Amino acid sequence: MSLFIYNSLSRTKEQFEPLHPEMVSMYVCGPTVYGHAHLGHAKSYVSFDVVVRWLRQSGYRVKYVQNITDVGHLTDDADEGEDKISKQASLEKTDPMEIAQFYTRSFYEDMDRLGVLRPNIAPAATAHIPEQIDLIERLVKSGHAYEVNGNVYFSVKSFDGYGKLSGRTDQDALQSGIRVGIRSDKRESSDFALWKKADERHLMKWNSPWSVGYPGWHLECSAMSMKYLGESIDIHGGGMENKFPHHDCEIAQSEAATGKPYVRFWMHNNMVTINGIKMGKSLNNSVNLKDLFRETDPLVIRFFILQSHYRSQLDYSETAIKASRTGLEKLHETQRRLREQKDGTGVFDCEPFARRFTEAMDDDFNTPIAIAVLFELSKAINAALDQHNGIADGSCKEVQAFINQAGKETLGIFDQNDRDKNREGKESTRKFEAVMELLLQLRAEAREQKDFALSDKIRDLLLIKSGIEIKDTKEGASWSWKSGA
RNA sequence: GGCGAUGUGGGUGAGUGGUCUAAGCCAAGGGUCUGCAAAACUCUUUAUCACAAGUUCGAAUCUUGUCAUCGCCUCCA
Repeated sequence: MSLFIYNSLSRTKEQFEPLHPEMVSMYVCGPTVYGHAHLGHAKSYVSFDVVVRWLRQSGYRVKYVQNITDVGHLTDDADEGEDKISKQASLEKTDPMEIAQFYTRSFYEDMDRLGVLRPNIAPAATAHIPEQIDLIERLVKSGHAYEVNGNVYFSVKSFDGYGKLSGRTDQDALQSGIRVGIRSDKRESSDFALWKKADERHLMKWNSPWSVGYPGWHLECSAMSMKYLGESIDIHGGGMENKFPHHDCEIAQSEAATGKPYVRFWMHNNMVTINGIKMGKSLNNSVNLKDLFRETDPLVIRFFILQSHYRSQLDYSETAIKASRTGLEKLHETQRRLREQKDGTGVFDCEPFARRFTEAMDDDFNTPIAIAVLFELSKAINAALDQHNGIADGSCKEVQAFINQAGKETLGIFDQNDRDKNREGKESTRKFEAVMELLLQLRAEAREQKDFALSDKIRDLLLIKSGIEIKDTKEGASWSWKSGA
């Protein structure tokens, strides 16, 4: 059994082997923290979360680094434009650090709710200015970068193979399409900034050998990736839109500095669209996660994301979310039945399902197939439970173990109940369950006396007023939250 | 204009040479179960895979062309 990953660099699926046995180094481009996270962030980080989880379950130790960009990305690259974080700071009448901290916390809140595991290391760009300066110095010394008026640029011509990731290798053709900034000090218009001199109004700036300024926008990932993971890493992930120029620039500056391959496997996840059009902050059509969570269980969002492949576009609509919610409930229902089932004698073999699940995950993290396997498993379990002889305890434990591993540990779509209980506190949950049990008992008595008016009243009012659904099964009545609430 | 990708049933979404008379989910309809529901199970309905040509014994799957859509080429997950 071996894992295959689609490598954006070679544009093929390649068998994955880490550089160092048992130990995977992985870096994923983190968010620029100047606003709340949206559905696009969710897709990206949920996807890579599953990658990390699966690698770990495959027996690897994964060192997962995901940066926080709290400086440097400008609204424009023609030596103009504003730092977006500074811009937001002036909008909110505060300083950049507060903006960065505020939205960093907001980001993690949202990711936690989506069940995204925290990275092992989450370095902030502003905390690694010396490392970035060091990297620039290496590039200047080796002749790959040059300084003009306090600005330092990377010379694209000095690096063979620039643009190999995106396929944009013909720089002359490229340049004809680029607006050449009149005030730019660049030798070639496709050269990119490593260090920029700050003007007086600029809020975030640091001393450097060249000027008081700030680092260019591709530099932090290279510097921090090298610091924490080494000069060659196994996996680098990010959004499709970052292939060019961001990742091509990263490759150029890193490999020019070290002479070693920077990244072995490049992974790019696709975009979220709304009505077929990309969701983006700058397009003002992004779906804010905090807003979304008000109406939709974060786990439904996670499930919705994983129902399509990470390299496919995901089109958002309320109908699609609703369909996902119904589907996920179905899986949760089976899980519940399994938990509550009385001992039977039937044997259930979940090995074929487990094998197919693993095959799907090993094939470039094919979560839609993996989920389809869970649905088929669910159907088979339900059918078995409907039989008179049920499922024997031993078999049941095995199935539960698999479901726990696949649904909870790998995909992270099965732990909602536990999380809710933790959040509410054990004491109140226990009391609530006792009350529900009493209600069910009263209703059972009413039914025994054929007082259906009363029993239906209990059932209907619970559903309408509290979103609690009662179901009469062979094993007696049970209740569950009707989600959507 | 350049680079990259996609086009599969009512919706969604897998499938990259034969097991595809195309998975799974949602939606629709019939049945079993039930006091009635719900849930579950079961059956059924809607696809020859954008279009055209080609390669092959054989293609949704490879090649070429056409059309359409999307992303990148300014920050963006």
